[in-house]
Amino acid sequence: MASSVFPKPEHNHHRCVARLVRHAEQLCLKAGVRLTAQRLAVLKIIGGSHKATGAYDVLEAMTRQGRRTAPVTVYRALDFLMSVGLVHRISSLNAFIACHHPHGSNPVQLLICKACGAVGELELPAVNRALKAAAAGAGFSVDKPVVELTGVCNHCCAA
Amino acid sequence: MASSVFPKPEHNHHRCVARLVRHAEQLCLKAGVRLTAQRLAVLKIIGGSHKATGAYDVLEAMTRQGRRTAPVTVYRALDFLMSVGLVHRISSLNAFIACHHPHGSNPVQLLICKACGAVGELELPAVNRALKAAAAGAGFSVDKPVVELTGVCNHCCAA
DNA sequence: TTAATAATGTAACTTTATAACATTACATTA
DNA sequence: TAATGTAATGTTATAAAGTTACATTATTAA
Repeated sequence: MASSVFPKPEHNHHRCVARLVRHAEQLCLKAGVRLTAQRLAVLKIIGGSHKATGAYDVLEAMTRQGRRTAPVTVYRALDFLMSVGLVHRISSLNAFIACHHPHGSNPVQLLICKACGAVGELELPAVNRALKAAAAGAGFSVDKPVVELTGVCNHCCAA
Repeated sequence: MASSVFPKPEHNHHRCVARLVRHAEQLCLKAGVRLTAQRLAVLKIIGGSHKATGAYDVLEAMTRQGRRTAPVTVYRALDFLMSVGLVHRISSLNAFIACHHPHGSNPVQLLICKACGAVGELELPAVNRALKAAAAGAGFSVDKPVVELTGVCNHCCAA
């Protein structure tokens, strides 16, 4: 029921990114939206790390790759990637993380290890339902739930 | 079980703030920490609105009151107020809201109306437990959960 | 009183995000 | 295929949010 993913340190990023890109291409094709070179570059940069990536980190990486861009360009790409669900914003870090799993439009819960910085996702329909119901009880209609759990992952807990 | 509060538009802010201040004084006395004039001023400003208040909004208000201060002063007061649970940070808005209800150290869930900007709180122990348990299942130990629900309150929904 | 600690002052600066407007690329259909 | 409309990007400047470093002033406790 509850799909759960927390990245292991030994994770192979190359494969991960390749899978992510394939997924992105298919998804954008289906949705009839354009996965431009710019957007793909941003996605790869974010997807290349299992840690939260700031917009200006992306900017730097773009520059290192020879793509000279302005902040607004990065933010536009990020907005696009978020709109199609390929990237999640991490509000509590002012940063971003690639979504390696197709959640459709289901809200996810992020796990943020404060020791190693790795970010994982959960998809807990029961929690979403409970939140929605509780809010409804307070006369509130939920549009976009943000659930971000800061803590320590098991790899770091041991150390 | 689930305490629920969403502010009504007709809410009397004066009374609210007075109550908040009394609560704050008692709480700080008990905790043996100092509720200085500066901190109180910030608390009153934030408590005087049921909408999220940005740090620089606080700054402006302080200036209007004749208290000339620097950003860092405001952030220090905010850090203090958060540490004693009198103020919540709203990550998804980069802003703050006063906590009008004693939650102890229990995590709360924020309701943010995107129409009127009002912010309410829930305290849902069951949700907290569920999140904690699900995270544990993914080998993750939760330290600080952030739950922020953006949507529309019933006052705005009607309109 | 005098040290120790806590709080505030001051100035400069970094990081994050957006606004406003010009230009280019892409797709459509006349 | 030239004209047109929409989507994407470029460019510059600026706004908004948050922090660092170090000096000074209150408060507390010995």
